[in-house]
Amino acid sequence: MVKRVTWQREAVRDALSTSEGFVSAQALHSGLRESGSPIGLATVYRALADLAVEGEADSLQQEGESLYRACTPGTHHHHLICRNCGLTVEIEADAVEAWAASVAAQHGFTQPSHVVDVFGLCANCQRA
Amino acid sequence: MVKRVTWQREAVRDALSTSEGFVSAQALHSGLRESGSPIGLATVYRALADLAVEGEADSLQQEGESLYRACTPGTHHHHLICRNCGLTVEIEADAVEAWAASVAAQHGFTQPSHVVDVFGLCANCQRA
DNA sequence: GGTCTTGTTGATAATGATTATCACTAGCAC
DNA sequence: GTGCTAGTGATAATCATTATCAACAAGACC
Repeated sequence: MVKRVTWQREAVRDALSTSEGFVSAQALHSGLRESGSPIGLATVYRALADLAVEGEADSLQQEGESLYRACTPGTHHHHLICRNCGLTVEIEADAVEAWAASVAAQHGFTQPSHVVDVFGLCANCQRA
Repeated sequence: MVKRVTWQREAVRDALSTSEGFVSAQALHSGLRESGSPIGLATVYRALADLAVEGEADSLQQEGESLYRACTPGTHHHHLICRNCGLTVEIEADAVEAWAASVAAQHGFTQPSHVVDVFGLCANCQRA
């Protein structure tokens, strides 16, 4: 199973990296459609899932749907997300990593992983 | 809109507090049904949503479904969850609270909230 | 360029969790 | 006990996501 390069995957990757914050697959698809691309919905879902697996995109669950965002590959980081406009800032948190690992160990848990996201209202949205 | 006390809500609350870890609404419903209760699925969903709002239950999203768990009301805490059996330990993390608040402030975000969950394999599941 | 192999696409159907509907039931204040 | 109305539950509706599968096209090879 050799991966092929298709314009569809590139289009999804581009659309993702153009977006300011987290976007849903549906939103990304209609955005692409509006800008003239005839890409299919199923393909957008597949491309996003692939990007997430390959570490080129981060994802999170909100209100029963998955949101995606381009991320800087190879680095472990978390997010500070505006709950109004979706604006997202990548944050690093070595202290939190260490804390999570030690808490897991204290209770006899191995293979620790964690979900850490911070939400708030960004400066722009506060004015509105 | 005055709330009423019904045996259905009590049944859901009891079933929740009996459970070791996080459970889905569906699982809780079939559990109740198996133990002889004629409770309806919609009611279980409503009861769980209410408990979550009232702070008597915590919830998290996993693989596209909402999981619930009874929690000690009035205290802010996070969870250490076995990814195999669902066993859950409540953990407090003042350091993480402070960190989240300060990170938000540094980037001009207000009204910070956060999602922090640690997953791992519990001692029992490691042996299996 | 032509051709072949097979990964990829996309319209659509299927799935599965959750929510809305609405007639009926049952708390609870009086 | 009566009346008012919140709560219930069978079921239909919704909505995001995944599976299906025939048609398509990327890349390797000549």
